[in-house]
Order: sequence, then structure tokens, then C-alpha cells
Amino acid sequence: MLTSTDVTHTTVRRAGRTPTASPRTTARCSSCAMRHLCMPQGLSPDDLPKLEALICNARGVRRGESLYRAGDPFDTLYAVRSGSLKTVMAHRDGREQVTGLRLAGDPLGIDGISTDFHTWSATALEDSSVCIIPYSALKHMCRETSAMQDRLHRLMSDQLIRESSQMMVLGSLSADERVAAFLLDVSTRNGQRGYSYAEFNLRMTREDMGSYLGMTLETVSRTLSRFQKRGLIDAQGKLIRIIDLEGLRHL
Amino acid sequence: MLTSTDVTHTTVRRAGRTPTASPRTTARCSSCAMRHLCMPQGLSPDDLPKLEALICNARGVRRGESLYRAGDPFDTLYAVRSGSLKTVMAHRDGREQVTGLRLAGDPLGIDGISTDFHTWSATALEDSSVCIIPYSALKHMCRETSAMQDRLHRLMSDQLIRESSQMMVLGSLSADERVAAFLLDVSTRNGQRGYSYAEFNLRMTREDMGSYLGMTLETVSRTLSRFQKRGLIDAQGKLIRIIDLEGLRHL
DNA sequence: CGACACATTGAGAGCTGTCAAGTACCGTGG
DNA sequence: CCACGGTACTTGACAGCTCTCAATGTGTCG
Repeated sequence: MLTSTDVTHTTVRRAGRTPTASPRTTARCSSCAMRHLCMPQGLSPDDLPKLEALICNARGVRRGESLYRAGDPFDTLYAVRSGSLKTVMAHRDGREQVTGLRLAGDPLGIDGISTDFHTWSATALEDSSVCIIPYSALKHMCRETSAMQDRLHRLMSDQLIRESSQMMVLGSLSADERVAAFLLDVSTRNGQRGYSYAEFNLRMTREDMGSYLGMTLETVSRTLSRFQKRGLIDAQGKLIRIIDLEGLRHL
Repeated sequence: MLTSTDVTHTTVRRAGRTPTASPRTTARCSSCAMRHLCMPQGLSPDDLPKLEALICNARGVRRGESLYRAGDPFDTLYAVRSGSLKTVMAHRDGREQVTGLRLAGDPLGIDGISTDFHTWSATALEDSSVCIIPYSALKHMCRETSAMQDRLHRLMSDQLIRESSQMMVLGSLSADERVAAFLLDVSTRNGQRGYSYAEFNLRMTREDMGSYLGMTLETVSRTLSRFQKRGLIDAQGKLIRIIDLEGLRHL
């Protein structure tokens, strides 16, 4: 599984900018349209300047590039500013599995806190940009501002719940149910971000989806085709349009 | 799946002791043999008194009882002091899946931070006791003591990694590999707690194991039998003895 | 327009689930 | 102490879902 493709794992340089200047590489996070997602929810007005004081630069990651890779030393958290990334975990025998899909506003890098080294890799599914949040500065701020502390804790707990939900998907649901659950999840998250609930671009390949859902790319493809025949969705490659949302919900 | 049994979900009373006095119900955590596991790793000597000032009582949970259940309001974290518990998540259609096994020293309750309500249930696999760590007090202490903050963050990150490893098990491994991975995991954790790597009491039923590993209890049972025939393990019901550790590792 | 990655579809095999029967174990009550 | 009932466990037979292998179709980018 997942061994046929050899994704171009060109790790983005750590210090300094990406050579081929990606869009808005070093823009300030404070000028970011999705700033509210990067962290500050729940902060009082006079806490905001403190947050902006966090040297919160942005960084571009081009499609297929890794933001960080398993084994990299950890020192900063990220928040997706635009685009989307997948998180990937590797087994010792080389098999690897997609463990998460991160959309705008989602946090990234928490896996590094445990050991000071990253356990996953994070790879861009499209040209993306992320806010950089130095962990030590964030910790310092959390000690001063209880709202910030709350926010970070909730963020981590959120991830925990998201992952255990995915464990449930992997452990208890049939192929059909898994694909449906995935589509509904992406739909919801897309909607929450102000985009359409009904129509979105998956960005992931069928192989990525399969890896995330614990099945082969062929089964994913077959399932989507069947959904289309049943009038549940309209799928043109990675472009998905949900036609019968309730139908998907009831499997 | 998992519908045949109707586990006695007698939620333990929230205020006050359990009616049938369980062992050491209100003992102080500071007198606990596994105190070092409850939190303080990495704290400097003069931080310890602060930690003990956290009103850290213990509470008993009898086998089959729930420490907390999905939907319960969240206000305290726990750390397993003795015994073991399983965490269980429920799907809307009633199917439920074991999402984790918590042994002595493991944290419990983090799932409640996100929404202030618990998302999982935690049920004792044997008569157990847990340390009670009021979340608000813990937060307060994390703002004062950076070592404590570090510890909490790492704890949460650990859980995240543990869960994504389990996602990998569920998504990429065959039945044999899953069972082997589970046995090795329990063996390791048992060893880390000063017990035998080779011999342990699983406590979980085959059904729980199956639920955790995304397979049926019959397949679990068959797999264990096959392992036994191959001379990898010796299984007498819940009592497992690992004979060929390397054999298990190489599947 | 060709090269390449990605996606679709088919046929068959294999693993795991389902259903069913029988066995072992354990706590309870006589 | 033993008998009993119930839960947990084992094992078998068979079906069905998903994987594997393979061929073909489609889109994209240089």
C-alpha cells in the first residue's frame, strides 16, 4: 500500500526563504485575512497586541513540498493560512499512512511537542502558506494570558478528538461509510471556512484518500463511482459536488 | 459489532465516595506509590510542594464502572494510579469502539478540554483507582511553573502520537500484524512500569481487543490461537506470555 | 503532442466477517 | 463444597467485502 508513488519530498529549507519565491513568503501574520484562525479566538482586545508580538511570519510551501518531516527537530508550531496539507506517518517497514488533512486555520506541528522532534511529516497538497508560531514564545505567552492557554489546550484536545473519531472510522465503518464520512467531514470543514458545503476540490489523490481511510485507491474510486451512479454525488476527478447530503449521512 | 454485550454502565457517583467503599478511596495522591507518574516528571524539588497543593485526591472505580461518560461535563483530569481502564467512543448509530487502553500513570480526561464536555467514556477494566487533578488548578499551576506547563503539553502531544500510531495500525496492518502490534505495545508499557515484558494479564475481553483493533472477537481469538500454534505466545485466556518477542516483531 | 501521473473499471483471489455450535471459566447461591 | 447460570472464549463453515493484478482511459504539463 502506498509504495507505488514516490512523492517528491523536497524538504523546504529551514532557515531563510524558499529560493523560488512563493507568494507572500514573509508576510506578517497580523495582515492575514484568516488571522482569527491562527490562534486568537477568545482573547480579549488588549491581548491581541501581545499575540502579534509573537514573531508570527508566514511561510510558503509549494505543492508536494514538506513543511516538516518525521525526525526534524521541533521548535515551532504552524497554522495553515491558505491551501491545505496532509500529515503522514511512516511505519518502520516503509509503509506510510495519511493521518490527517489540514485546512486553513488548522494547527500543525503539535506532534513535535512530545519529544522535541516531529513524528509525522506535513506535506502540502497545493501551494499553501502557513503562519509560523515559535513554540517557546507561545509557551511564554500562555503563562501570561490565560485565554491563550485555554486556546492552546483546546486546540490540542480538538486534535485528539478528531483523531479518535478517525480511529472510529477506520475501525468500525465499511468502505462506503468511510468515504461518505470523509466527504461529509470535508464538506463541513469547507462550510465552516465560508466556502460551499456542496462543492469542493479534494486536492488529495485517490491514493491519499485511500491511505487516510484505510483502503486501496481502487476501492475509493469504485466507491465514488457507485455514489455517483446512486445520485449521491457528482465527481469529476478531484472536484466533488454533493447532491444528496442526507443520503450520504444515512450511508 | 459490539452490540451483543450490554456492559453494566453504572456511572460512579460524582460527589462523594462510592457506596461500597473501594480501596483507598480518598487517599492523598502524595502518598501514592506511583506519584512520579501522576505528573511531576521534570519538576524541580521546590515545585513539588506546589503540585501536592493541587487538591489531588484519589478515587476508586470498580470493574465495569465508568469514571466518566461521553457527555459528562468536564472539570478534572485524572491519572491512573492503579489498575487499568479503556476509553470508548460511540458512533451516532450506537456502534462503539475502544479507542485506548490506560495503564498506571496514564492521563485520562483530556478529551474534555476541547468542549468542556467529555467526548469519550472511560471504563475500568478491573478495580482501579485514579488521581483527581482539578483542571482549573492545573492550568493555574502551569501558568506559574514552566516545567509543569511543559509536562502537560508533552502529555497531550504524547496522546496525539499514540492515537495516530493506532490510526496507522487500523489503516495499514493486517489482522496478524494488528494483534502482534497490540501485544508488543502492552508488553512495552508493562515493562516500563516495572512489570514483566513477557507475561501479563490483558484484562480486556476479546471483544474489547477486537473493537480496539478494528476486527471481530472471533478473528482476535483465531489469531491468538495461531500465534500459540506457531510458538510465538502462550495464551491462557486473558493471561498472555510472550515466548518469541522477535518473532512477533517481524510479524 | 508525447510523457507521465492519476483515475477508472474488470476479474479473480484471499482475508476477514457472519452465523452457529460447543467449551471453558467464574461468581453466585444452595 | 458443589451445582448452576451466565459470560467469555474457541473453533468451524461459508459468504462477502476488499485487495491484488491488469488493462484502459483521462487529464495535465512541458
